[in-house]
Amino acid sequence: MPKTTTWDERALLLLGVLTTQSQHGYQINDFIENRLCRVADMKKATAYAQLDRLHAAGMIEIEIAQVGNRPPRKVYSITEPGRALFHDLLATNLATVEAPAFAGDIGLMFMNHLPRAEAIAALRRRLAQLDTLIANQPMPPPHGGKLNLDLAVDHIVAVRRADRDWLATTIDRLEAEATLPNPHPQAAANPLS
Amino acid sequence: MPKTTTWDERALLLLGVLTTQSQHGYQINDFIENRLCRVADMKKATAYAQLDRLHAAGMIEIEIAQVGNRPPRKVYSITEPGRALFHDLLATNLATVEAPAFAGDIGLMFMNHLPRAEAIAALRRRLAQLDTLIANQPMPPPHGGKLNLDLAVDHIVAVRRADRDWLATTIDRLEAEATLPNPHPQAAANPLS
DNA sequence: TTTTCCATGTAACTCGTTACATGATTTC
DNA sequence: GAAATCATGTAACGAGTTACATGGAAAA
Repeated sequence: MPKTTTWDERALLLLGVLTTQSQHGYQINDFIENRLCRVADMKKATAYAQLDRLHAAGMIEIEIAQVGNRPPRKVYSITEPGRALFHDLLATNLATVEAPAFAGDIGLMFMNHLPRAEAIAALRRRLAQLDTLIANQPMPPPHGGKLNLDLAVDHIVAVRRADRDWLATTIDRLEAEATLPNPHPQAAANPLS
Repeated sequence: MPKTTTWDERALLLLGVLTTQSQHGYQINDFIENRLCRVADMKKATAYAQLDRLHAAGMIEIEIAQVGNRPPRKVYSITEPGRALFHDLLATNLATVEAPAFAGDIGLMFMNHLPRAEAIAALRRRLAQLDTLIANQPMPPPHGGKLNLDLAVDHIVAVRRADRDWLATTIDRLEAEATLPNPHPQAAANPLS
């Protein structure tokens, strides 16, 4: 055993795609970019690298297929160990809560460094974006086989909607506070300790 | 113009911390790890690298301070251009919707590849975790200065709660389906595929 | 005929993390 | 005296993205 690779959601994604059907690289990337783009995001080069790793670990097999004069295809198939790994990764993924990404919350922490009106205006733009995203959320094309895209999309929509509601409520609250005489006691210069 | 660096939330985070008060590296990392850990996550080495980049770009100044025989401190202060950058990054961050991380949704897509009971059991474990996280969500220690940690934490809690509710509802629905005669057409063993 | 699609990949770049290295001071 | 804390950083590693390179086939 030369190396112990730690598998993550990308491995789960690829194994899942290959569990449904053996495919070659272009097909896999196409599928992820077009069908799964709302749930998963993986670039071509990343997929190739992951596929290599999975192959090196014996989780998938590669078979060369030539069609006419076209460039040869590498058809990837999941192996028996690969199915076992997929099963484990899937069960773990379902049972695990992901750590929340901080991206959007950093700004909230420092919101008081902006004039109230400006901050609220910015948050309004965020709200508008969220509304747009929620409004034209096209249900993805019909899913084939056992793929349950709807569930994932439904989850994303639910969370986004909660995000939206929180934002709307918060903006209202901030605006109400803005009209009060002394919104924040610590507005005066106050070194942090 | 030698290079155009693209600033992200990490730059925003560090500039925000330094806007509040000039600090040296250890203080900054300590602050992020202890006070902001629930909202932001940045490792020591990453912070040092970012601070170097910000310094190279003239966004922060470095001043050496010696205290007794201790190792010299590098005290970082935000500059005028740094404040301008902070302002822009902050406004943009507040006005922008972050792309959702896919981590937890990959599994949902492939859920049907697991026996229903097993999948539901896994989701129950996720639910239990979420409940725990929501239950002992200690309000962070009193925030000093203009830092508005509460708002960010409140947001995280709101989203988590929505996540939890969605999960609970979904589990119920899946269980209801499981007791029906023919929950999914392709559930039966199919010799052809 | 030119563009787009099919189909493969790789090199360079950047970034974040882990683990290590160093040494003084304070606390138990 | 030992352990934790203060305070600095760097080297190695792994991983993801961008951009590039190649060429046949189908479509406009």
